[in-house]
Amino acid sequence: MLQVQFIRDNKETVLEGLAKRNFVNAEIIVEQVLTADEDRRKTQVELDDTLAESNKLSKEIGGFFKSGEIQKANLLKEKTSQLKEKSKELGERLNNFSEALQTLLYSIPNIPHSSVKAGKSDEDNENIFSEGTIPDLGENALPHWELAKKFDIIDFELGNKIAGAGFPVYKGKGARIQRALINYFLDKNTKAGYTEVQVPHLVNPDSATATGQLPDKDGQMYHAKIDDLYLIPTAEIPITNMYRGNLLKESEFPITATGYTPCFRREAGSYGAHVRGLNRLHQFDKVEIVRIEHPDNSYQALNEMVEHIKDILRELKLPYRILRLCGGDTGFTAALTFDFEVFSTAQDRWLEISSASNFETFQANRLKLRFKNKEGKSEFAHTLNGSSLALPRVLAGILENYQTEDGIKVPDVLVPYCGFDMIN
RNA sequence: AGAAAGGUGUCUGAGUGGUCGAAAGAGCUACCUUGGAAAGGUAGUGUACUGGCAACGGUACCGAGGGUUCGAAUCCCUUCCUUUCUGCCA
Repeated sequence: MLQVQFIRDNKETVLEGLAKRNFVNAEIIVEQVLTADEDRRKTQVELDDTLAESNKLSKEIGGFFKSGEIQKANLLKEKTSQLKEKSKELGERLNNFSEALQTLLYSIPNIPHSSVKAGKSDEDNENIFSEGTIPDLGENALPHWELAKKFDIIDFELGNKIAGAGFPVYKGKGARIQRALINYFLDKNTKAGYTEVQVPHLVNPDSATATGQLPDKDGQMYHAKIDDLYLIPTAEIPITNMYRGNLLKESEFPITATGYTPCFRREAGSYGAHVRGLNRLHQFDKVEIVRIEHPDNSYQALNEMVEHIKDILRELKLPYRILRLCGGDTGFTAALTFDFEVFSTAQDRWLEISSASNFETFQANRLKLRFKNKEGKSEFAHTLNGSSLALPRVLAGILENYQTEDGIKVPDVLVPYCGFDMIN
């Protein structure tokens, strides 16, 4: 959520930023924000004055009661009852203005970083880096869902029976390689300094609001209504919310954490060839990295995250590229996002396997996550996160790119974790 | 799930209707003391919104939300959480 003060002081910057995102009606909404803000402030001043007077009178009344001047006290009581009505009315108006302002602010996405290009969709994303060799698999290369069936390592029908489409069952070496990937990723992340955490897989509405999933993405999360808890679509929510409401010291930066969780996404309305097999699931596994940073250091931190993810993909020897998302494709809460995509040779397409973002103060504002700066004033911290990595498409990439006539070769770096070097 | 007790500032903890943003201690910060440190001494030390160029003010906040009252940390209601006991259970 943007700060009103920021919108007030940087209206042009905000409008330019929203234009990059193709955000419709930006000018109207920003105008509404400014009006609501002004109304709110005016009302608050009026309310504060009324309450101040009421407080003053109450003290006088107390004095009169003590000294036994009941009549004088009763006279003042009448005044205060008038003030009370007035302040009640003002309070309601203040609430209305505040809520209106809040709703408007919730509807405005983050302002993109200066390096982000304007654009409408993923077609406008910039390819900024690529690495690795695309294997020559010949004509008999199979997509991963056929490989999964051939070697009996992932059973989509079985998951269908138990839960529904998008909930696969991993079997035998399929299950084992999943566990290997999780352990490998976590080891890699902790070696890079991230503290490993295990967090709840369900979160309350406060948490989901603070990281920006609510109210924006309400329909995309599974909701356990009886207890009003949401199944997490990403570990970003519980991990980032560990720091909700904190007032940090500068010396506590940087805060870095990593965690493995399953992720649950309703993905309502998705269908077609692009969602086959592991390409899009309702439940999948992901290892996440999260950082809380000083604003001066957050872009350096984002670079470090990008380098870290590169390193993993190099070790896995998968051909990949990095995209800088354009304004229109950047998520609601992010200022700058790099997507990592692995090339699936058998499907002849790129699969997104990681996304690393800097949210600047957008989440911190909702989280009330601040630090004391050198002047002793509190300031919002910057939050960042990235997948390191999301399992299904990494697995799809491995299955497809590492297939041979004798079976699927296991990437060298995973062999110690798997205990086998071939799926056949 | 049932019963009881409780939720106060960074922490411990006092406070049962007005003078309480809140005692006291600890911690932290600065200074004094010291060759340096410890100990000791002095002072300072919540957050948010808001007015003002500033100096300096105002309002709100004692888990959260309502209510009673001229006035609530203190009384009432609802709700969440914690602890203990009972129940259930990996």
